[in-house]
Amino acid sequence: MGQTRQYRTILDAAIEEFSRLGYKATSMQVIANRAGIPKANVHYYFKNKENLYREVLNHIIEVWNISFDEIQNDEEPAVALDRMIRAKVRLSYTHANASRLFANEIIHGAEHLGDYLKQDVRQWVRDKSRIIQAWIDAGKMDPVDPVHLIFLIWSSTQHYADFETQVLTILNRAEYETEMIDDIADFLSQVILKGCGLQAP
Amino acid sequence: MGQTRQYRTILDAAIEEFSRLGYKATSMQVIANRAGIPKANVHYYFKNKENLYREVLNHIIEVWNISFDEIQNDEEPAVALDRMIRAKVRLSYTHANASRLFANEIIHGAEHLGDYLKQDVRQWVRDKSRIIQAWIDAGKMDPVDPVHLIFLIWSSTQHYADFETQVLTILNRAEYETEMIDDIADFLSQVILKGCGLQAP
DNA sequence: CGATATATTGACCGTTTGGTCAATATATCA
DNA sequence: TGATATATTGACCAAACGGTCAATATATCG
Repeated sequence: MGQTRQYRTILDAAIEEFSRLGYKATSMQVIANRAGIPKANVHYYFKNKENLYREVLNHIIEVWNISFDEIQNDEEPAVALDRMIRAKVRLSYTHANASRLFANEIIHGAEHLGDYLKQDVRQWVRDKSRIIQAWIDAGKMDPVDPVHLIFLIWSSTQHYADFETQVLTILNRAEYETEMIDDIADFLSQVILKGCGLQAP
Repeated sequence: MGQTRQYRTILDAAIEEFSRLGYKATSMQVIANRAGIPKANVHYYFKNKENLYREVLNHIIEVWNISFDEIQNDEEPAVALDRMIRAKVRLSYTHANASRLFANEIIHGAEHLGDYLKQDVRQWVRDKSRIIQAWIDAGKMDPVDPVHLIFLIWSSTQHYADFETQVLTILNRAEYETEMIDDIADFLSQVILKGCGLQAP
């Protein structure tokens, strides 16, 4: 019963719909419609809405974590941070739905994320903070708070996915183009690295 | 019938509730409950949900605009940007609800904001961009894209309001303290200004 | 083939949704 | 006071909600 074709069809439809309006405002009916099957058939694969949403979150977290182990201890900070920023900009572009779904979940208090924030994310931030602090202690970059630096990279990159509507409206564009994505990555890498006393690699 | 005491009670309750879950997931009943009146009484002051939400948005936009005309042409960029960043950090702290409500609205496609983005916000960004570009042309700061710089300031400051749950979880705090807010403002001002080739004022 | 397991489906249930309305309470003012 | 305007309220409606279930269709395999 686990990973059949239909199972994935429903999961994809659910990701699409949940990322639009969040958990509560999304109905099982519109998910079923998008999947092209009757609502009762959705309940054959996922016993209820809560369950489906949780599996959607787990699936996204897996994808997220794969694209996440970016910086290592023995690297030059400028190289590592530049790569981290560019990877995150690209992720916000290729997985904008997932980014918005997460944003939605966290804005609404992250009630469905359970221990993920408290355990996994907090540990990830601690690990990366330690690396950044080591760079600072070695005099390789300015003494900035590593946690706030991570928040800065997260927020500035995610912004282009989560607030896509606002960004495109202000830029007077219909949609993102790869050229713009490169410009964004260049800009953020340039300003943030220099802001930490680093030279672009 | 316009600006009575009850009218404000309902409006405040609506701001509180809409900022939690967004437009669609918020029911008239919970707004009425928070206001401490029967649901039918809400419809006496606001003819329907859409109308109430729009008035909430308008009210927030007014407050927003008041705290928004920050930078002028004849100022030093370091002074002006520093003040702009600090004002925005403070606004995200004192008006976190409004910030989240806006974030919600924009993530969901800004369907209720109508021409506000296309007219007011776009014009505001254009005005400020022109000022920043003038600073660049005068050799007072690095040649960075002014629009992306505005996005960077917006995203990094709003992050602490919109993603409050995540930030507090990772920092292992129960709530923000004024000391933390100052630290955040110091950090962002330091990194962003230096990233643009400016010295802290 | 027939039998058994797996999927699919329309009809249905109780609850909640946004919204209405007539009845009632309260304020206003001659 | 009494009459008129303004507020408040419980009861109610059709539609949409999450979820269930028996009936049916489709695979699977001896």
